Amino acid sequence: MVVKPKFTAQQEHIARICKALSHPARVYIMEKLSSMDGCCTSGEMIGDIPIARSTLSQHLKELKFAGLIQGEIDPPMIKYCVNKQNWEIAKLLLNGFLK
Amino acid sequence: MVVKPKFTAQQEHIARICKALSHPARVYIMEKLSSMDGCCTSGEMIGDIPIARSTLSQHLKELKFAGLIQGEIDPPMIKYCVNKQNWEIAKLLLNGFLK
DNA sequence: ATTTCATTTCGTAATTTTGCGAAATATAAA
DNA sequence: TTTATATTTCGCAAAATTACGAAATGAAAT
Repeated sequence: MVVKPKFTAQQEHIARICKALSHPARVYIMEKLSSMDGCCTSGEMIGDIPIARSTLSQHLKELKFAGLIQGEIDPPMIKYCVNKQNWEIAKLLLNGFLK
Repeated sequence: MVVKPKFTAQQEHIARICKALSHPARVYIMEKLSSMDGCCTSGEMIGDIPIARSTLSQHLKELKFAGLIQGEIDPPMIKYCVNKQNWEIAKLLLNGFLK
């Protein structure tokens, strides 16, 4: 009987990271947050890109879900920052893949 | 009147590359082809991964469409190879982004 | 208690992605 | 010419993505 190997955990992980970065809005968000070093609210982002607030919110949620960013509440705003630990891991993985 | 800037061409380009790499089968394909240096047929790939032949074919098509690979006919097989020129560009772009 | 503000969640629609098996294609071998 | 081989295309279905505006949330200011 022929066995079908699964994808490796690394292949899955790389794909997950790339998926998180597979929309220009999310590329923009990561660029913006990286450049800020500090953090940034969605209100500061919305003026830069051609999508509705609710759509931006969805993209932020996806990046948060992927672990690449995190949001801390600072009423009435939410400050988003890069999740440095996970972003480092992501960069290492991708750099390895691109090597 | 408030103008909504577009995404930059670079953001679009990075997103397109990431999208091409956003599925573990496609990550596997790029790894395999890179490691082969030479080329590789879909028949040599199908045994490594848990998807049907027709599905693999679709993933190959997407990577071809994204410009990351190319296929040359060598009947009755098709030899797929990395498109080195575009892959270099992709790597440069991603490396810049990950910097 | 009401209003204001920044943001998210909800409801919905259109489109894209992923997957499979069956059928089609194209070439080489018998 | 029939058969075998490698691969793709087709037809379809299920699920995910992207998008928007309207409504909801939660905290602060009035």
